Amino acid sequence: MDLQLPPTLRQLRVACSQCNLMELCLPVGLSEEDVARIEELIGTRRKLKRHQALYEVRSSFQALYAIRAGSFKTTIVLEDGREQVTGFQMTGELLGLDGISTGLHVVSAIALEDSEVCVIEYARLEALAREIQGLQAQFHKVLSREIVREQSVMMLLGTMRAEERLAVFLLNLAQRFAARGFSGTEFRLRMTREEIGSYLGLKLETVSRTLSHFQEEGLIEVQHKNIRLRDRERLRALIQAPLSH
Amino acid sequence: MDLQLPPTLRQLRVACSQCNLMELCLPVGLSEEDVARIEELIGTRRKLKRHQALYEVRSSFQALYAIRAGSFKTTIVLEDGREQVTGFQMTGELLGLDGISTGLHVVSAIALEDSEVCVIEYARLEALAREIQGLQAQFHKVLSREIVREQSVMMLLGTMRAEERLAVFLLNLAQRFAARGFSGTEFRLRMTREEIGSYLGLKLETVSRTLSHFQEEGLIEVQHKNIRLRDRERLRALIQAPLSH
DNA sequence: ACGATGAGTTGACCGCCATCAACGAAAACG
DNA sequence: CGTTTTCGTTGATGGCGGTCAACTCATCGT
Repeated sequence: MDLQLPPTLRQLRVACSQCNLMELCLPVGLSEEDVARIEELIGTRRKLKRHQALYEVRSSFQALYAIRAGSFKTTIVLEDGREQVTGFQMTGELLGLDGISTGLHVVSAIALEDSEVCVIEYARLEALAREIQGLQAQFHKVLSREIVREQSVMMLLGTMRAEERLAVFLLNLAQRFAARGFSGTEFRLRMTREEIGSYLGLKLETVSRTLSHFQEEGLIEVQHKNIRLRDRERLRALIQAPLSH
Repeated sequence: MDLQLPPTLRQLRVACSQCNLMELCLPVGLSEEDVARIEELIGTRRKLKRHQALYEVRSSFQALYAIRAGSFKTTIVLEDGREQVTGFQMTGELLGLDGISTGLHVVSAIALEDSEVCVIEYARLEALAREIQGLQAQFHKVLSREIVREQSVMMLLGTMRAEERLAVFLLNLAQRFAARGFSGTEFRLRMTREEIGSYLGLKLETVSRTLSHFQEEGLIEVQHKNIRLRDRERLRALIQAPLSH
């Protein structure tokens, strides 16, 4: 998500009615007229309760979903039952991009808390993107950004140690909370240790131990799902030079 | 890449001049007229020698590249120098999608052998995609497919053991060679053990050992960079039930 | 052709994280 | 409100793959 929003963009966000559709509705260079047209895109809204699936693997792809409130995880499963969390999404982020490729979803999207999404019918989006250049450009950027995000996760999973993975994870969450106007220092984890571990390629015990370790080192405070970052700089430094103990 | 090409598509491929632009030039439902227009897209061609960079990290993004001949790796680097291979690309696949997001490339693309690419100026592609619905749809699918591919790599890195990772890697390569009309049973690795290891989150020694292990088990034959698959089924089975030894 | 250099193999040892297990605490349920 | 279940923490132990090292074998350049 873009952090530094020029003033003009803030206006656009307001113009885009009540919807926090940051990623799709905030392209630079859209006229007010275009913004109005984009509102046509938003079809129904959908509310989900905690643990409810927005869509399941193998279900047919019809729409993208912009998260209006709440948060989600996406998970992929192997035939033998092994499951992996491939991402955590929060307000303003898009879900469903995985389905464009084949017309079937390859991941499931599960609400981590009671949430609400805007349904964006994909056929309409494609049609409108053909007419509004700025929308097309922005949509491509969103797709590419997801590719880039996943590449950095590959890097994390391929080369980093447990401590580094957790540090990256916490700093990333903090940044995203801050970008949404929440505290980037104190926040509540929406997911369990097991889900964090699954995302980071670690076991839940390792996640728990590493968080405790961070606390002992004075880097963070942990109280169940509540996290407080106490020393961002050392946390950041840790990514390049793991703690020697 | 799509394997089952309906007859009409074979014609299109021929129509798309000499170019093997499978992913972009083979959308279903393009009229002959549209195909002709797509040819406008192809600007210059570029030849690269082994080890030469098609583009580097942080270089400005201007174009996508369709591989006409040869193969590439894409790599990402951390500040501390750690490097990871994020993908191997071969004939007919697209390079450069990572740059759309920010206008700067976040990976480097390096030729694994002497290679040739078609340069597709991105601005032109976007313009043409606005006019030709089939091209737009196909382009979105290519982007989404890359997202899906990376998700399966995340799964591999997050949950699989060394043996399983290698098995997945070999079977995937075999499938892609086969899809290009080459043997899916006997092929030559274009990359080193170190590059394979980097991609799979393993050290080169582990790659080497595991390949030797496969050979002892009669699953494959290895002679330096030449691989021969001897028992695909057991190789595939191994992914769900690692060898007990 | 021939050294020089990079690539690959194999062995010995070790460390990080998984595994197994027990306990404690919070939250969800009726 | 109390009970059950899920979630989280911590300890003990072990194994997979990393690390260090030595050696062999291609490949490439001059």
